Amino acid sequence: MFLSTSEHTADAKNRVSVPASYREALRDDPYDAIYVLPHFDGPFLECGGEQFIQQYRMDIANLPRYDRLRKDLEVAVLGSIRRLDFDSTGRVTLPKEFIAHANIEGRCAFVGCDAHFQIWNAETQTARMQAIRSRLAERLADPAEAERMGGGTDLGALMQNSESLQALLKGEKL
Amino acid sequence: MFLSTSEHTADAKNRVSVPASYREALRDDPYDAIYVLPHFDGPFLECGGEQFIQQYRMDIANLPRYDRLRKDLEVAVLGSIRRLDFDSTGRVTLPKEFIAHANIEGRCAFVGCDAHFQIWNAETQTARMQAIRSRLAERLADPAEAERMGGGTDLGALMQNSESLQALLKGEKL
DNA sequence: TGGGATAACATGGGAATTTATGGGAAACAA
DNA sequence: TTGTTTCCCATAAATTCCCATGTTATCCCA
Repeated sequence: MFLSTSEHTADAKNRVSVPASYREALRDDPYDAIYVLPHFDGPFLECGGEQFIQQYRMDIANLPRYDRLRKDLEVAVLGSIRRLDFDSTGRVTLPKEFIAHANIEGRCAFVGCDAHFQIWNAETQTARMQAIRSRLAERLADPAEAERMGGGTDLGALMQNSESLQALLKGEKL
Repeated sequence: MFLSTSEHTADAKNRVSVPASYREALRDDPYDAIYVLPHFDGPFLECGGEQFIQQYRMDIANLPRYDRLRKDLEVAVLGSIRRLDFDSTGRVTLPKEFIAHANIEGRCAFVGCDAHFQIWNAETQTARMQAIRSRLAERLADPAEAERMGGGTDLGALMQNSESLQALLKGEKL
């Protein structure tokens, strides 16, 4: 699980340290690497580990084989994603095209989003975070939106399928 | 698994370097080679390794023996595919007909699509990628299309409660 | 609860290796 | 021969590896 936001600097060789807590989350992956997609939805990179890439592969594989959307996705997603291997100190080297796509010069922000994380130009991200947070405050003031998030699913229901949560209930330290 | 797009040059002898990461993906194949099909769907070459050719063979073999589609596919697919062996530096020599079919003169682009990859004229591919990415951004802004891809299946949620799924993913070298 | 010791982390720079690509010689076919 | 194809070697650029260093966070003990 990728959580929290942190800033790092890309050096002259376009290397950036991936936050240690993110690397920890990737510890059991088959490759010591991250998969990175210059997202077509904006100037940022969408990244993650094995789970991230498999999710995309499966979503695409589940579409009919000669479907237009599928073909587009194969090219735009799989054709754009790259696997970036960690060096011995936990850095990855960002390809020039990725740097260009996300407007990264120097500082960049890592934003955790559970199963994936994003990399943004640091200033852009700061502004964006502000905007999102206030937009959200407004939205949740609307009862309909508030119900969409919260939606009746409570912890108890989740726990039925989660061993770790059940252990928590029983008082075990995790 | 073939991922990402990269450009290479075909030299005077029609040799092109296959991206190192693709060669890595083919490492366990019985031949040090790729299978290449001048695709009937456009000016590009569809390529892959053992998995790629076997998929086509099976699709065709599964059709009724005297089926017209089957006979057509046998000719158009199996009759057109060639196996191109790597030289000692990881290049293949493209036959003239393939060069002509895909309009390759000099630069060409390799586009990874998971189990196969495509080779395009570099400029054609650049334009095409642009078009696909913006088309996709628009399409996915439509909730109905977004749902087709993603469709409610959340691998991450599944995996948290399924040891067997996790084991499956970790054991699978892709 | 300080505050020093220790470990972990982020980052810089140079060396070594890999990759992409060009060109020539040897083998082969027409 | 003449034109192709295959193999081998050379080189430049890009990438990866390795070590060094300052900084931050964590631990431990008085």
